[in-house]
Amino acid sequence: MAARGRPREFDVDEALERAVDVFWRQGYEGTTLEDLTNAMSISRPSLYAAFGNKEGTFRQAIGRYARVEMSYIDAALAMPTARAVAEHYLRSNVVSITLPDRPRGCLSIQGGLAGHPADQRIVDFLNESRGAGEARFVRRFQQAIDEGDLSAAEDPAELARYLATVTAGLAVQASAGATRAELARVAERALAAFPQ
Amino acid sequence: MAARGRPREFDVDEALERAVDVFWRQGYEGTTLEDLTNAMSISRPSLYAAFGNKEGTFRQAIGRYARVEMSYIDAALAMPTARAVAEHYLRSNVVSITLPDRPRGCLSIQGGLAGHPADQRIVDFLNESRGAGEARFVRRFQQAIDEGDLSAAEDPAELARYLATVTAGLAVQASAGATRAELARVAERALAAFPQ
DNA sequence: ATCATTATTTACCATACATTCAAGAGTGAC
DNA sequence: GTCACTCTTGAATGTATGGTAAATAATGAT
Repeated sequence: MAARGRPREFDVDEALERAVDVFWRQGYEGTTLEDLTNAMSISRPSLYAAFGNKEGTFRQAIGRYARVEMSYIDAALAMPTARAVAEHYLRSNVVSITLPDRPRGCLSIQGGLAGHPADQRIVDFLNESRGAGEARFVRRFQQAIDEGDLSAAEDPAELARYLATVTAGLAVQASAGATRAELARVAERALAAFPQ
Repeated sequence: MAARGRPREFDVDEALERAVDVFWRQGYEGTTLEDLTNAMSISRPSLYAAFGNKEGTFRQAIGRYARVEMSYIDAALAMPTARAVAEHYLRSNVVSITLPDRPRGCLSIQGGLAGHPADQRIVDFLNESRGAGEARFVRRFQQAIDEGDLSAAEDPAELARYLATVTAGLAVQASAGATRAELARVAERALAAFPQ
């Protein structure tokens, strides 16, 4: 609690926000320490003291991204029906990956789908992060079945995987330049294959 | 035509096949010259003489990948109806991205969705390549409308974008470890939202 | 005031990277 | 057999990379 020693001159969370931006635009392997320290306006030793190393900075950036940029997932999961969950998820995903003043697409996908064997832990970490997100939808759809809101003939895991597949595809399209309006139409079509 | 000078000791196309494999697994930025020359069993100067440089090797690898690994697209486009085109495309895509003895996913996606500014040309190149593939489907669906096979109320560009979105998402899922059976079910669900 | 503690600054380090040079070796033309 | 030509081998080049050491500066505790 007591703040001993010289106080930090920068705000850790604000610096992390800059890191998110760089990793989002350039991916893990495409980002150098110099890119990071320039964007964060801190020195290399400050970065190492605050975040450990490049990998630590990335992991914390992913954490902030999930907390801030993907908070719409919490709202989606709180919807009263499985159908409403899916609608809210896809529609807010489209908005999130096409925000005017931010990088296009999704950090957890452009962060690194593949990489050098030395960076395999990063790829694994991103895969696990996305898997954890998908698992939340599995549980939510199981709950919907338990509540009688969703037919017991449906497979919660398949529905969650379907939505995760669509959002991943939407992120790829967004990063390649597809517009919000175009992706919104794709999302509505994808919803046509979702129960009810 | 005349083969003057010392003959090349390796087969260019076979070497390119090895390069495809490495780029597929590791992406453009995650692949070093050493990774390439090891996999291709040639020396650095041999690679430069045959392919120009790392970027040239990648572009030619993408060319080979499109020609060999994505030939099922030609077959899909040759199907007699728009519906059959979509079915063939998604189903063979699932097979292609989950082949047992090959990297999982799709080279044109894991090759590099994002990257260092110095590698932006690679990212652009991949985006354009995927866009060119998508454009073939736009033309095919327009043809289907012209032939009366597909309702004129449908937008060929939207249908093509929908399929491209799904295949991109499937590739992400495959690279993260989803099984062929799981992805086949996702593909069938996605087809439920395609006309007819 | 002194000290322990933590940040910052500046410079450095070892390695890895893409690319190329220089010398030698295998081929066809004459 | 010599020459022009092209490939291979092995080494080197310059730079960029992630990470760190040492010295200095700012705070709280005593």
